[in-house]
Amino acid sequence: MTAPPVLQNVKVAVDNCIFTVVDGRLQVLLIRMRKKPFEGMWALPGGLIDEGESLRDAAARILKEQAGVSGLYLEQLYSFDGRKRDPEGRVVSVAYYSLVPPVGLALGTTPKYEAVRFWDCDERPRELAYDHEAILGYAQARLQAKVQYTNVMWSLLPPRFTLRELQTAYEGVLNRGLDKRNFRKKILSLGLLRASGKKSKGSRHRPAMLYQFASQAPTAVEVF
Amino acid sequence: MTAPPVLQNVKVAVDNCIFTVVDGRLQVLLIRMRKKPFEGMWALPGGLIDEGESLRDAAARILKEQAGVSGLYLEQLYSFDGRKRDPEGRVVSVAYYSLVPPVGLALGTTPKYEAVRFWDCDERPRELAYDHEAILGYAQARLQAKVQYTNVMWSLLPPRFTLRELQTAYEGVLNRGLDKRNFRKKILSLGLLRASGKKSKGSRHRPAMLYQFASQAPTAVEVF
DNA sequence: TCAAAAGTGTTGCAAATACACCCATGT
DNA sequence: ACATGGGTGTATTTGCAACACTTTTGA
Repeated sequence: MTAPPVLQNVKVAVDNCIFTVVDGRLQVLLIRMRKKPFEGMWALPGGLIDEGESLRDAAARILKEQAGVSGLYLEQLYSFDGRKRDPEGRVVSVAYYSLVPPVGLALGTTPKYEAVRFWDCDERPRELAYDHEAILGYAQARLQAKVQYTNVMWSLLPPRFTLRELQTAYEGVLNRGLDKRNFRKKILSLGLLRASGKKSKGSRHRPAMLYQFASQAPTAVEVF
Repeated sequence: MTAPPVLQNVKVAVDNCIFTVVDGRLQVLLIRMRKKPFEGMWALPGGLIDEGESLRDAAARILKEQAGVSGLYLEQLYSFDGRKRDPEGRVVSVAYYSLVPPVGLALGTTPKYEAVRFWDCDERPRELAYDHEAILGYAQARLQAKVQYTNVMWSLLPPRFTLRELQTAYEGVLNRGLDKRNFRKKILSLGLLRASGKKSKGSRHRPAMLYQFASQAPTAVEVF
């Protein structure tokens, strides 16, 4: 707060870890870069913030552009300044993560990137561009912690789902198995779910009750 | 990651919430501003990052300048971009918080600020400069959460202390009373404390055992 | 009738809570 | 002797973890 230099020569970027869960496997959206320094490498979608755009707006824009959805769960993660991608000046990267359900997505087909797809977090390319390895690791740790004391898991699921699907999603994020009966007891005791009709299509076994969330608002509850 | 504009006109600042605990009251270091837009108002110490200085380095520098200590607990909190203090360009502020023991401090006497002092968090000025109200609230919430599942409380205390002092510090941060016997049981069962001699000076009652931490390294443990 | 997942309760253990009295010291 | 905080143990409650069988449907 002393007299600031007129030119600080710093740029601010936002990177977004977009997660979903398919069949109990945690997936993250990666893009394949076209431009020179990291050509052909996979990376998190991101970019410099626009003039007059807030950090959160920038993260939401990236989410919209790449996954075709908006209004979903979006949380700031951490700010990293390790990367020196730009020879003339440093870049501070503010990382966000988003949670989207595995349906209703329209993956961005912008010419900006060579490819866009979800990767299973356990099978993704080992090396990512910039410091995105670190960012993604951080995001996974945060998500893992967060599903255990909030209801953010809601955001990873479609509007209606079976208890088994919900449990499988938890198992995928937490990377460990859960006891079926204890899980049901716990989840139902929270009183955040509402039942509806039954499911039949495409199962050659007993149909399961479909549930939906009573409220979409983020709530801090001890799930585990 | 499209062709970036050459000039983004963004500045990056770091603000630091420096906490300590005195007599079981959580205190935060505030400075009184000399410069025009917020002249006379109290604020968190902070400033633009220097050329070639990492975010963390900047936070450590502020801590050193204002409290005269280094090497203590320092953690990044959140990045805020609400403030429009600079007419020609926005400022992204990366907030940190630091924990320091209530002794051995040398409050910064730089001519930069009109005054520097610790304020009891419950009695500090209601209005702070910029969006520092929000930052400080966020920091207090994070600290409160963090003392419950890590050993960061260590950083708020002098090298040697009584169990009562430790308990009082927890009570100050958590803003609630704790049962003496349960507290001692719990803390001692973690095996992170080591005893030493006794304390006598300045007490007209039975002296208490002085303890010290077996390790300074941050550890994730369930304290409460 | 078989395969495949849905659904459902009880028990044991560990951790958290609530709670009251004697002890050592300085004045 | 008294005032002040230091120090200690037990009983109860609560939440978590382990565990197996019957039910419903489609093929």
